[in-house]
Amino acid sequence: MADLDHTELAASLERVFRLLRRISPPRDLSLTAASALRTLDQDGPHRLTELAGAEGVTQPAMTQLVSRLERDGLARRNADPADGRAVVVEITKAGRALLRHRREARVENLSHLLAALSPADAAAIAAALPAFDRLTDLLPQPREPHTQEP
Amino acid sequence: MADLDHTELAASLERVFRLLRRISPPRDLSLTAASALRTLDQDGPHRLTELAGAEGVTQPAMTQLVSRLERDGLARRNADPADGRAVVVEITKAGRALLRHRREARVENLSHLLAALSPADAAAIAAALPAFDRLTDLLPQPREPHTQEP
DNA sequence: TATTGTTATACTCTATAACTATA
DNA sequence: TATAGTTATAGAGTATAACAATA
Repeated sequence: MADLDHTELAASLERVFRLLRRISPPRDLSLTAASALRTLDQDGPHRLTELAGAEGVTQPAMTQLVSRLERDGLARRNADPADGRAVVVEITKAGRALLRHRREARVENLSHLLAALSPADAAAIAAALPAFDRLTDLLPQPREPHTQEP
Repeated sequence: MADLDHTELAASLERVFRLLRRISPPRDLSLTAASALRTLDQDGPHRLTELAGAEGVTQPAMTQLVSRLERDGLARRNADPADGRAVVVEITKAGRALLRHRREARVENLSHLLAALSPADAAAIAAALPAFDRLTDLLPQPREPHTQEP
């Protein structure tokens, strides 16, 4: 069995990152917007503060992001009956539809690449996916927000 | 041998992407800035237009990015003796040092996670890395620039 | 007094359009 | 006329600081 060189893995992940940028260019939705929308889709409505924490951005940044999502009809702010200060953010039907379209486009783009990959390589990747998922599950729950990006 | 479900792979890559965002938060350098700097580090000096194409951004965007890199002492513009219109961009020592520090920090962050991963999972990931690299090599050379991000 | 969210301000990063200088 | 690069302008996305409203 091959040994796992951390430096090699880090470099490889970086290349995977560029791969992802290519097969999923942020035409319609920024990465953070898409990620927040996915959180709302999979885990249901969230408070604005929770959402900011989950995505690793500040509260003001999330206020603005949610405002843009709301303006575009992808999410909705609701009052929290239990707490007059709070806001509960919810994904809309249009938001779900957009996520679905993005997923399909990504798979479509990937398929072209995969068709050119050797069966052995495809098998190696398939075998590693569960391990990758467990790796990401090891992530500590989000913490301090980033500084800038892209 | 496991079969490779494209939808599953796309979803998994997306999770890897979040993993990367976590282990490599863009504190000092944006993703595009880091990527451009890496290109200059690995492949040597480039014309501004080449760099824009390689990173998938427009020429004006690269003009500004290079200006910021230059302002921060990470890259340098040189005149092209062979073409009076052209500019050749080069990484500086400080630029290389910054890349090195980022790499080390990323490996450091990854190591903590990997220590908690089972040997079997680590082996599966190690076995898949070459396949991932071949997958990214299949990417067509960059084309139309993205629209926005973060 | 502490928490939730918003507003104000500033900077990065990106795009398109219009421009300058050289080939 | 075409190419390389810059400048002008606009908008997304982010941060910190200051604020309002509710708990």
